[in-house]
Amino acid sequence: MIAKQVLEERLELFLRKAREANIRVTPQRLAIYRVVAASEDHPGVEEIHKKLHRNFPTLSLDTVYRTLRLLEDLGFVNAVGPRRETLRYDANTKRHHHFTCLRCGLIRDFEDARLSALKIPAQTRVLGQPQDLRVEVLGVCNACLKKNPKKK
Amino acid sequence: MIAKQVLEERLELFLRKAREANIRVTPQRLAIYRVVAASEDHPGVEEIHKKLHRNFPTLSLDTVYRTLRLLEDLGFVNAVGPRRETLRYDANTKRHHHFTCLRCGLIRDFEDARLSALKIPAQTRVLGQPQDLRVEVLGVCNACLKKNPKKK
DNA sequence: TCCTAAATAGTAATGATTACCAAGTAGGAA
DNA sequence: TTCCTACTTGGTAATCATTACTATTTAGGA
Repeated sequence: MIAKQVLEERLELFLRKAREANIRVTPQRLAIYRVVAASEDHPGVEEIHKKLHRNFPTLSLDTVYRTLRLLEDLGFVNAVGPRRETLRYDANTKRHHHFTCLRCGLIRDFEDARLSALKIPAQTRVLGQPQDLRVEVLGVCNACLKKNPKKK
Repeated sequence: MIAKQVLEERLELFLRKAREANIRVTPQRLAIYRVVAASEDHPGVEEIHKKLHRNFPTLSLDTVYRTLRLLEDLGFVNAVGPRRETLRYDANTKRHHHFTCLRCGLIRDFEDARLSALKIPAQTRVLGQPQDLRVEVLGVCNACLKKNPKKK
């Protein structure tokens, strides 16, 4: 679980920035952001929808999709994860890195000072205007290793 | 374009490895691999299918999908690209990195000795068994900058 | 040349994502 | 507090990428 204080900081920032951007703060938007912001394993759309069903029985999938796209445009979340997987979202917008399980798609954050200090290589300017650099480690998570340790 | 010699090396390796793996070398498979291996911009399924239509008028989309999955399983290609995009494939299995355009999805390779020398951080072992480390630079490509230089 | 398991073509099915529109609501104005 | 309006939502239909299915074809060895 995310530390309570971090979660509250994120929610506070969200409220402030949303007002600045003239975005209405609806209960749905707040709830959806809260789920992403409170999660450590980068939930997908379906999972978010299910998790909110108790409190919002009528919440539509479309709203979840729309809201996540909105949050992404505003910079509150990032879509992450490997190809061949459904969309997953990450509310940690600080510089960090992802460990992704090749079998089950689990994504966990990790920190590494050396990776975070990496500069965008100058030769990418030949290709265009670089904006961000991401590092991703692929592997097999502990749960999957336990289920079936054999390689491949 | 990829250097002719590199392309031939890749095709040769493919033929050899396919025999070793007891995989039939059909004209379709060879042609599909050739398109990916000869391309610099990491084509998608639709693009590959279209490109082969002249020589294989009856080639089915399903065959393209199936073949690419097979090639991926055998380690000849990797699925690459950002979330929110359709599948794209890369036949360069040497250590290298990607520049991805946030607007049009274009993906180009680039080399960087410092990035290629990166070791997988030890702390990821807590999360599972890491196998690979990928670096991706996100930005806007030259063509998109030309079309519309304004940011965002 | 023949045989058989493996591969393909064509199309249907699936599953994720997006579009649409009538109904509801946040948030400012009176 | 009440009202008003533009913005949001819910529910569902439509779309699009990907995968499954099956009859037919073919690669590659005997």
